[in-house]
Amino acid sequence: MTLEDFIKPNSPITISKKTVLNILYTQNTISDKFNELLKPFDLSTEQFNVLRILRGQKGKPANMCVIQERMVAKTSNTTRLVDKLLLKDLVTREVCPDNRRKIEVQITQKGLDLLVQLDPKVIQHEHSFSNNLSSEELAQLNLLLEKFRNL
Amino acid sequence: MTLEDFIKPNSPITISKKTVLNILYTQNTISDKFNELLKPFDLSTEQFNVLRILRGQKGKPANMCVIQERMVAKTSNTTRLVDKLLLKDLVTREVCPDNRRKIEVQITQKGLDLLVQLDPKVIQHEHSFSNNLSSEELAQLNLLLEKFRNL
DNA sequence: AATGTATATTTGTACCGACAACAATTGTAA
DNA sequence: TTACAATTGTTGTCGGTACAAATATACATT
Repeated sequence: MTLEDFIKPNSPITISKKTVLNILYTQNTISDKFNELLKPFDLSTEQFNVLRILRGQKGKPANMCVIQERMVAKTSNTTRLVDKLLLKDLVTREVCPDNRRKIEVQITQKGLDLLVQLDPKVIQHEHSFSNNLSSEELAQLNLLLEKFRNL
Repeated sequence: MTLEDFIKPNSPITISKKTVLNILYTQNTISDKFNELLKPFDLSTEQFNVLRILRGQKGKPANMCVIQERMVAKTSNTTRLVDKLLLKDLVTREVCPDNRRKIEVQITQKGLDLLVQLDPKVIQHEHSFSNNLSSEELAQLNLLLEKFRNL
């Protein structure tokens, strides 16, 4: 199923609309493939993101709000995401002794091991798309996307 | 919050990863703005998509599976989407007399009126992004995205 | 007619995202 | 010290996505 299938053949589509649809559709393709990649590991994309944020802390625990800030999608319920990870023993959760409002979340060895398994697959996922373009084209694509967002 | 905030300053990010993140982030920006646009009208993006598909039928009713096919995101439960639209009197739903397995969904006048109100806002939304680029750049962006997806 | 198979849709469950209300803790200032 | 405000996190609700199982109808074959 290609983008053209969503564009009615006889309706005069503007280049603006086409571009928006193209970006939406490309993101869709990326996400679908990524979900497939994660499926055997019983992880959702967001759970994976949390794990990677925690690994990035290099041993230092992360509060809930730190995790929230680092997520690409603004998610209000980090609590429930961490809940799921806790059930799988991929993270630990403890009340911060200095400030009992805060919660300290840390990745476990099991979580780290899981990420090590996933690392090469994630890289491969990214490369599978980028391989189609030269590095000049990739640079150009990034530039155009940033301009599109009015950065 | 820009893309660069999600990329750790000291970690050597590959151009592949950056491009994927850039597309994800751009789609996010587009969707956020679009949801804002729809919010005063009490419509979700998916509900809006269904309405537009139905309008595209030009009076001809659409079955559930026709609606499903036309949605960008593969959604398994058109039923519940149509349920929501029905509650707002934006569509009608009837069993197809020729084939009683099928359901005929049609947009109501109220639904059409709502879309008429939204049309200029949707166009404005698309233009707000495209205005930042020349038509050559837009064409190039589309080309690169299609190449990225390996079309 | 009875059976099996394909088609079309619905329903249940689990998860995620947005939003709002709530609760606990801490900080501050009269 | 007490009262109030700010911070941090949890919970409830709703809309949506993904997947699988269930249901209903139509069609084909015997």
